[in-house]
Amino acid sequence: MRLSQFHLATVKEIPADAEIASHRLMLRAGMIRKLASGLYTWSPLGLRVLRKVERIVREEMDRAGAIEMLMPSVQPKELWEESGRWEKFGDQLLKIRDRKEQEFCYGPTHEEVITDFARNELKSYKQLPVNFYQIQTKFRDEIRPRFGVMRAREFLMKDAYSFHLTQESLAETYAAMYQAYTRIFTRLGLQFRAVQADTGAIGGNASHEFQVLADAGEDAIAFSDGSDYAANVEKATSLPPVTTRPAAAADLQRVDTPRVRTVEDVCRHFGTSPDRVLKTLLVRGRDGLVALCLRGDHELNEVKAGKLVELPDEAVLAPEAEILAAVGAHPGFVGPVGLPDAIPVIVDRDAAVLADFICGGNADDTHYAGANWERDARITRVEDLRQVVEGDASPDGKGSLHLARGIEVGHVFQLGQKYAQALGATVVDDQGKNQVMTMGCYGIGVSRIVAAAIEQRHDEAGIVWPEAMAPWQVAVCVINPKNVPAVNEAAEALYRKLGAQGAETLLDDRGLRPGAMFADIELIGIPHRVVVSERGLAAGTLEYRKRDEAEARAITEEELFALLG
RNA sequence: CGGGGUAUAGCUCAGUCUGGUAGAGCGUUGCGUUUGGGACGCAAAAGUCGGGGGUUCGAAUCCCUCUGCCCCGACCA
Repeated sequence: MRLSQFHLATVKEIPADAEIASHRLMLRAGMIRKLASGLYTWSPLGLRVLRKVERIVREEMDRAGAIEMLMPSVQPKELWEESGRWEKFGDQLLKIRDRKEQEFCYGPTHEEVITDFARNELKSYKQLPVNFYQIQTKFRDEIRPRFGVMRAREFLMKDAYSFHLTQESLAETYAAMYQAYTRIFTRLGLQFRAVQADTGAIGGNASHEFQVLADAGEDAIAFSDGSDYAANVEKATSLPPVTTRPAAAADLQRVDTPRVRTVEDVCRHFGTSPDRVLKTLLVRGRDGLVALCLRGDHELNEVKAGKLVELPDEAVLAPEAEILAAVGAHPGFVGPVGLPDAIPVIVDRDAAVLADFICGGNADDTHYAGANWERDARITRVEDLRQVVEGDASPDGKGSLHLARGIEVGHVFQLGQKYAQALGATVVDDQGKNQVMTMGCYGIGVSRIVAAAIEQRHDEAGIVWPEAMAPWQVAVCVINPKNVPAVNEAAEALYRKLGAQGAETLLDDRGLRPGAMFADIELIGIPHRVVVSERGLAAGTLEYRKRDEAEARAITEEELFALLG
């Protein structure tokens, strides 16, 4: 491509509110332009990168035996009512009406459509297993779109759905998809981790997220330094404490603690540390309030709490008025000692081995010191309730856990029969009986990958593309072509040769001053840069610089071809 | 949905408090000089000051209202 014939649209100034590197650089490089909140136009440059990602995803999906198709982005309300998600999906679902006042939504995902397709197309177990995929635009009306295409409302996604007669068959395809995803992200040149993920209300235990490691990531993940254990912090567990509860040494003592509400306050007042303090949270249960007790230095994991039988699907902190009515104290002064019998006391494993601890007094401005389980406070049950912290023992007993930030770019999920059941998607098995199909679903955020890659690979000058994602592999920069015909001719010749070698080449024939030209080429992250100049022509060499190397060096044309492989 | 901010030239922003001829930088156009790290000079084009209403002799500026966008929170691939 001759740059003079392309629409390169780099800019010097971008809005002050572009916060993260990928958003800033995509705007500066002119890869995207915002149309409205959460909606972006992909410029020719941006699209080249997006297509690179798409191609690799497509190749690996095909290799893994998936079959490409394309479903409508607009979907009828009826289908979503069948699955029960017209209401359940909430305001994230963009609902629209046609001229006949028929209701539709712009698809945020395609389980309903594919399951409808499957129930019409798949009749026999002999057609299974089968794995359909598409690469398509989705829309989710995010509460707060931000970070450019990282969390846009409209985005490009690869979604695949597999259909099976048995769980074993599903497990096989799931494993194949897991492998395919690993290949995709490896080929893209990204640092990533496959982490165990929470499966939410749907159940089942097979779900992995593929997380690109980056500080700007919106997800927190935990991984072991002694094994391949890795999990989203929502799901991450650790070994239970090795210590058993020490015997009570102190007497229970009621202490006046005016305005001492937070764990921090308590520590200051008693001159102790948070790991000696018991934190009691009251949440709404299925049947009245439930007390959740944690060590003061630990945080509640709401996903784990939501799975307790005492709770509805989610853990919701009780409002102040309810707490006051049930306990007679404001939040901050609640504790397990003397709590009404109707309130179950679920204690985190680490909190359960505390002895002589401090906890709320169930009356405003009082705490107990020297409190002990069993003697002073009952335990309904001990559970794993907390968020893992740096240094926790890995649950497989190998190594300890570390925390990192990640950007979720892929998700594989054993769906089970939820949608097939709801929509009545069945096939006849070898006994002639109707069987509800078992499904898996597998998503990749194609547009998000572009942002994630930049997040991971950039420097002061701009983007540093992995080879596989770069819009062009090599840029030929020409110094002063208009006044020095020999330089111009040499550059043209090199450009043709590179093209003949199969290298994707960008010829910067704009005739800009060198500084402006180099700045652009670095900003848009071309992996290899070659400069053709009068100086180099005289020496019979080319000046070569790799994007991620600090210095340029003189090389011959043969060396250049060898470098580009 | 709650709290806060913001809307002025193609872009990034001053000007609003204290009402009185619409500003800068970048970009764009023309001419000339320049050509190894975002060049320089001269000239030029470019704005219903987000929309509507009000106060006033006079509103970008004050008041009311609507809308968009951004930030924080709840939520989330």
